Amino acid sequence: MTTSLASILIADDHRLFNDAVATMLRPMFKSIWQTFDGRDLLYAIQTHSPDLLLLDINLPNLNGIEAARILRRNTPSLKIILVTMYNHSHFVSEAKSIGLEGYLLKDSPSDVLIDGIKTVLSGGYFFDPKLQKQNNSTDDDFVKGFLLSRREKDVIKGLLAGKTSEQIANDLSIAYETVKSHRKNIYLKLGINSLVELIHISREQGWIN
Amino acid sequence: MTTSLASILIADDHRLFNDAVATMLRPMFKSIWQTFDGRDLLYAIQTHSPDLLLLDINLPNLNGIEAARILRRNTPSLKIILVTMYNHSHFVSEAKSIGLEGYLLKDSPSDVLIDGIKTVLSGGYFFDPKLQKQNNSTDDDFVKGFLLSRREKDVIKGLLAGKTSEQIANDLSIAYETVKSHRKNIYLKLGINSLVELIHISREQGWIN
DNA sequence: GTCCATATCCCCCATTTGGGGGATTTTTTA
DNA sequence: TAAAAAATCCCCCAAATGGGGGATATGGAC
Repeated sequence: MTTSLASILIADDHRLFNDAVATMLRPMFKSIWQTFDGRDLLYAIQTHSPDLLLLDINLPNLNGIEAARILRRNTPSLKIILVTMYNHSHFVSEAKSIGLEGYLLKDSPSDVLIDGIKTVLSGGYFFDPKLQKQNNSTDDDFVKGFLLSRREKDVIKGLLAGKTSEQIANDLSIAYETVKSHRKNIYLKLGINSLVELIHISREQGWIN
Repeated sequence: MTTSLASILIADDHRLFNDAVATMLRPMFKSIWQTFDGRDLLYAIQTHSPDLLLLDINLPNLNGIEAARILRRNTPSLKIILVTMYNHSHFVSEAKSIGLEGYLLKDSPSDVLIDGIKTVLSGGYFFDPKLQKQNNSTDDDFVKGFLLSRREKDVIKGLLAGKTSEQIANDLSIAYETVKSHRKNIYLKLGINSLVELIHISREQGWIN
């Protein structure tokens, strides 16, 4: 496909960023659409059937990674580039394991974005040149350590909201001891031993804003 | 001044955002310059003497707020709009107390940015319509509440580093009970009652990255 | 010279955390 | 289908937190 005939959907909740990128790309491609929310994203994909999706990780209502997983299942022909400020091997690995076509850092210049889009539209893969180099062994450990389960994420969410284990137990309608178990497993997986560290990691990971 | 004859400097370390906004604004103004670093910013202002600065808070090497303070002293004619993702009354108050011309949220649409720029260039002030409404009394309380003493800041620093009250006591060579006192006073002043809240506030305040 | 904030220290006590053992059932995946 | 992972719950215990009540000394503000 001639890349200039391609259509692109931008999913990013920072409107200003979204608008600015849209304005920048518009002269170069057939159509540019925008969405600002994880749930809307899925509808927008159905409605517009874009060739390529620029997907942020921090999306309200539905996380970018989760969204990518769903889209990869439902719309395998759609090409997806994650666009995020997080240069973190965990996200990169996730992107690769889901089979996404690209991963781009928000602190790269716009030509890198445009290169990436063109590469992906031509059937290639594009992973940001700035991404951390890493050896596979430590990477595996790292990824393994960060494979948090759904419930563990629920618990983290509660903890980050300042809730105690007991409050979280109530919220999730499970026993206090269960929350403690999840909590122990989370700390084990992340290699930490206090709530402060969890919060720091969470912010680095972009799990919270 | 006719706004289309104005020159603008964009200071934001997210290159992609910076580039995209630059591309978007370029057709509308005389010159658009870009900088990606807090220290470079000060030189760029000298070199280009822009009419207006779009300033992010999260800048490497020199915090946006600090930069604004310096620039307001050295280059009072320069108009400054803070552009940030943080909708936090503390930052807004800071912006107002420094006497900045505007405060804009990154999740506002691009027309809001353009409106804001035009308003400020015409001599006005522009504070994002989405900013939290707050009455002055609570705002005063808020600011007053943030008058933390030297020792309280020391304790916060330790807490944010993941230390326990006891470790902090050792570090500062004071009694454990003293640290607890400071801690109680900090929580009282900030109107919080848990470490998680302290960390959240601290990050919003930019006390930590 | 009095007041107030700061900094230091003390006691008490309930709640919460963090870490060590488990066990069982359900779900996912290879 | 068999193995692995996830989700549920239980016990114990030391350490730390959060909140309540103090006291005393110092130094600046008014």
